[in-house]
Amino acid sequence: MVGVTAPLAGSADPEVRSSMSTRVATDEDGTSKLSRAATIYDVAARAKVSHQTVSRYLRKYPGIRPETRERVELALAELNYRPNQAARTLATNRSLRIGAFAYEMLEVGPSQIMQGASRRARDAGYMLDLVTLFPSDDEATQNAINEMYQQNLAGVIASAPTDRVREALEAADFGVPLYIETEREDELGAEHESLNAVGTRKLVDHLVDQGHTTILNIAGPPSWIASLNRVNAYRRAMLHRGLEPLDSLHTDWSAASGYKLARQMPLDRGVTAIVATNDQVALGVVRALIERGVAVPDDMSVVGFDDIPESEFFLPPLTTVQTHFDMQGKYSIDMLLSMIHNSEAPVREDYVSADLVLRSSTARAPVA
Amino acid sequence: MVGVTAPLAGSADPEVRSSMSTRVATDEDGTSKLSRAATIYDVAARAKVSHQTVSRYLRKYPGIRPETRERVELALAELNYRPNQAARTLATNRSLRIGAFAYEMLEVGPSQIMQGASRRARDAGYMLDLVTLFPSDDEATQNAINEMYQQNLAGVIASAPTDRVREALEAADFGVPLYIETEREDELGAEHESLNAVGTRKLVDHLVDQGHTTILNIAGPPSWIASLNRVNAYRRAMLHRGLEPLDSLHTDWSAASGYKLARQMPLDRGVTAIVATNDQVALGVVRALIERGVAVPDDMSVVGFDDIPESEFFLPPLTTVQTHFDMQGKYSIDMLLSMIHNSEAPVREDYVSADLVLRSSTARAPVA
DNA sequence: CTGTAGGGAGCAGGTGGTGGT
DNA sequence: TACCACCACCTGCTCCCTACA
Repeated sequence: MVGVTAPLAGSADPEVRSSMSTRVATDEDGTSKLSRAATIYDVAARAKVSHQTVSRYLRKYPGIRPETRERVELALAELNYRPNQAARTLATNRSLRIGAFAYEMLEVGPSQIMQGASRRARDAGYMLDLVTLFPSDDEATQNAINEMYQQNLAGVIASAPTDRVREALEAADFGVPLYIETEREDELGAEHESLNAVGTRKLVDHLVDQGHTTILNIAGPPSWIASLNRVNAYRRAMLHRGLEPLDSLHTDWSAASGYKLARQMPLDRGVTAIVATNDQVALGVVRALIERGVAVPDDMSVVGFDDIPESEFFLPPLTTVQTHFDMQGKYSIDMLLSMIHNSEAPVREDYVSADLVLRSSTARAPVA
Repeated sequence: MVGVTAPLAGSADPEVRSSMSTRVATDEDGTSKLSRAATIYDVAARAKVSHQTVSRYLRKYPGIRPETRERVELALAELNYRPNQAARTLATNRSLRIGAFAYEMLEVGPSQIMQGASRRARDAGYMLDLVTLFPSDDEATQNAINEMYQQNLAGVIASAPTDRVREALEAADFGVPLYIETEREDELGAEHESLNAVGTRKLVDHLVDQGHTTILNIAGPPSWIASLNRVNAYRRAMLHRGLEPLDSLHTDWSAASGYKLARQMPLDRGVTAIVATNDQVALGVVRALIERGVAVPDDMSVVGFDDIPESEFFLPPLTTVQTHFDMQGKYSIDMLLSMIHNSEAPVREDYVSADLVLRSSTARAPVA
């Protein structure tokens, strides 16, 4: 949306480009080195105390005499002391950084999840070390796992879009807690429904309540766990209502693929409603239907999934299910933190839900 | 879009949740520690060489006898040695991590930029340390700057959406190269136009060519540099064509704000075309216009900015300008790397452009 | 003996010099 | 003259142990 951009090369004020000029030395190999900052020894010397006392102050030990404390504080401020995290990590074998695997997509979901994760991590005093990948790039995944391993992280979160990625992550052994965000239905207790399942069931129920009986599912990529969950939930929901599920058609999550598919799809099977795997696909499908002279929702009802901010303003406004991407990210971090601190796992229901959002892309089934 | 989610709390297989059980020790304070991995000394002992030789091997020195080299390689593999980056950073005062400031938004642009940056950074052997913030949260910005400072980074990239953020960043002194992605027009040479300006000019020219003379600009937030650039470019482009620019109206970049504004705006000023600050706002505006009985594009032409993947499937498909968010991120990284290595700055034109994408939301001006 | 402070080892690894084969 | 081992010390910080009042 924004297009915040940069000064054109060459026209940039060097002081704006960087602070290299003043504080960054450069090697003969042309690689800049980190600046030489004040250490606790410098601070100690200035405050006329031992480095120990400075360290104690920094780690908030009590037992420092007020006058000593003041001298330390003054020296700290005068030297603009900033602790060196690398040294701290080396000495304590502990760190405040969390690794995160994310997947490159044009859709907003994954990045919203990461925003939520990043925020929650920051609130808990951690930074996120981010690696973005294509799920299909096995080699890059392996390399990234390897690099993460070396980074002295407190833990790692990852979303596993496909079983392949998931297996690679599980086999990885980061040596630290790892939380994989995925939703394998075979791992959920029988009493629990996945979020995808809950949402999909609500959508199908809504359509059936509106009198639809022949409902088509336009799914995401078959290799994606989230997509398969939605497909399975569609089938179960149909059967539960005594209706025959149709074979799902597959897209790549994009509006373009939904459009392309719906342009070609046969229309003579009596389908009166479509459950699209997400809002983008629904958008493409609606566009294709309208081009083919099928009115939405009069001739065909269409529902999406996710409730992206734009869905409310589509024509017609899209009936969908609201997921809370940022809360999913926050949940991942809280889950990981509970592992790191060996405390009780947070309850997922407190974070996420799948609420039906009724808008105008659905209507009662047309009388045949 | 995806909704990749997690097993419900309590029903998760502990082995899936983490690998803590086998490899992570736990303190009495409940904080897990990093695992104790093999060091170069362990490797050296096993290979019956000195730690020196192992170190040389790892840093790819030549001059190691093939048989020695083999012994080292074997020991490395047997012990599953992974270098400790914290120790390496401490010893060399060098690191392979880049800090990145990003801003939390529902729109896709910023996260696309970060994806591009993350990918390019990885290709160059760097990791991204991500911090996401709200631009308006000054305190969080200061805290984040402070934390970044301690992280032994090779450099920092940031987008400065507002002058306020920009000033905070510039004053920060990270001690390492800093590249701020912004586009202050007063810093561009007179011969250079900003990307926002180029795109906006193309849009205005297109509309004027279609016979429109009274063109309204619906802008983003006035504090955002990118938004102001687009406003200024609109004014210049209008004047350049001998037309009177109207006062710009402001949104928050969202479809909802565009909708709300366009629902209330007076329609009696002879406006026949609207330049919206991005595609989302354009979507909201179109929806509001149609609700008010104004046909798009017959009564009113509307253009967006950014060409998000959905725009092609809006009704009507949106005429807009294509920006390349991922390339902007890549450019930021390349720019930063050129600073880190003291090499020549990349040329921005090789990365980004603003190409007009003609679709159906614009038409010739209606005859009055 | 309690409160306060300092000395020194060690975290993993990099780098220099020297000397031996 | 290659190759490599050994010794010593450096990075910044934590932490155990000790010493002094």
